[in-house]
Amino acid sequence: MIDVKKLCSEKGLRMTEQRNTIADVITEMSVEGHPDVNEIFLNANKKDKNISIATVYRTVKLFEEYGAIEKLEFKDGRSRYEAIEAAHHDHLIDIETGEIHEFTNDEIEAIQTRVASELGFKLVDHRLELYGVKKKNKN
Amino acid sequence: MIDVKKLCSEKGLRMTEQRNTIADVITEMSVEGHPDVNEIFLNANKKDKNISIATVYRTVKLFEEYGAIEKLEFKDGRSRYEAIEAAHHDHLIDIETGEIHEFTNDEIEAIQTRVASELGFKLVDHRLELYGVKKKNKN
DNA sequence: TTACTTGCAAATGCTTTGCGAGCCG
DNA sequence: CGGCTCGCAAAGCATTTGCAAGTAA
Repeated sequence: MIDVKKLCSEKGLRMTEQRNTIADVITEMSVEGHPDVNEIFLNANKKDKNISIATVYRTVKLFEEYGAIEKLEFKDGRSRYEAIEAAHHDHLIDIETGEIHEFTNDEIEAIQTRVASELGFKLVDHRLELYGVKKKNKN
Repeated sequence: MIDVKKLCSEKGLRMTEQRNTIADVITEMSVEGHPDVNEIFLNANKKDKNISIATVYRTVKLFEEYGAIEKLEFKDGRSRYEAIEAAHHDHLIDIETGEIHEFTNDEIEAIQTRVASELGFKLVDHRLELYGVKKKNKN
């Protein structure tokens, strides 16, 4: 997983006190989950009482533009973010618990590129989310 | 493509004047595109000046619950809807023009089910969107 | 210094909801 | 009649923005 703070400052983004704090928070939280803006704000604010939620919104947008974090928008409405990881992955959401699982599948990636190409497009981005419920029995 | 009005009344949804109008509008607009709530409202309101946007919101939610239309949420923020079609399909969005193309790919569908299963889940729903730009040159 | 940042509060934009009136069965 | 619907305006929520004061380089 990428160090958000490091990557952004390397790319020349002016790193203020608040941005450093928010970057750290996102890097930490990404280990375990996929925090939404409010959760990032709560944790950042715990470390620095002067961080406002407006700054969090402005900062995550910047980090995303700098390619340090990725924005996720599942069916729950809120925007979530995660630090960019080495390998791309997609998500499976447990619709009963909200739990988010990550997975990678090269086959799907390849087919997507092919499908886009067949339609006359160059694939720039994609979004794949699976929604499921835990299987009760074996098989 | 499904006749929204017909399907809903068959399933026992009380079809009022407004719901009939909104159903017709969605059925018509689905032929060509993927209208958002405001576009549906504009067209419905043209046919019946008394239809309010609140009713459109309440009605599309109902139609969706009744399985007559599907809600799409692309990166532009707004919710879009389309009448359910016989075969499931996914979408490719031209990020330069906003144009929306439909495609089907059974391979991807199958892999999704398999991936979910391998993670211990029964696939209930999914979302796949490709974002691309038109290819300039051949190949 | 000097342009970039920030906190605050106000403003957005989309969507939902309370309420009293109206409609359908 | 009695519950479901509707239009309207107000309320909600997540997100964005104007502005004056503060800050990094």
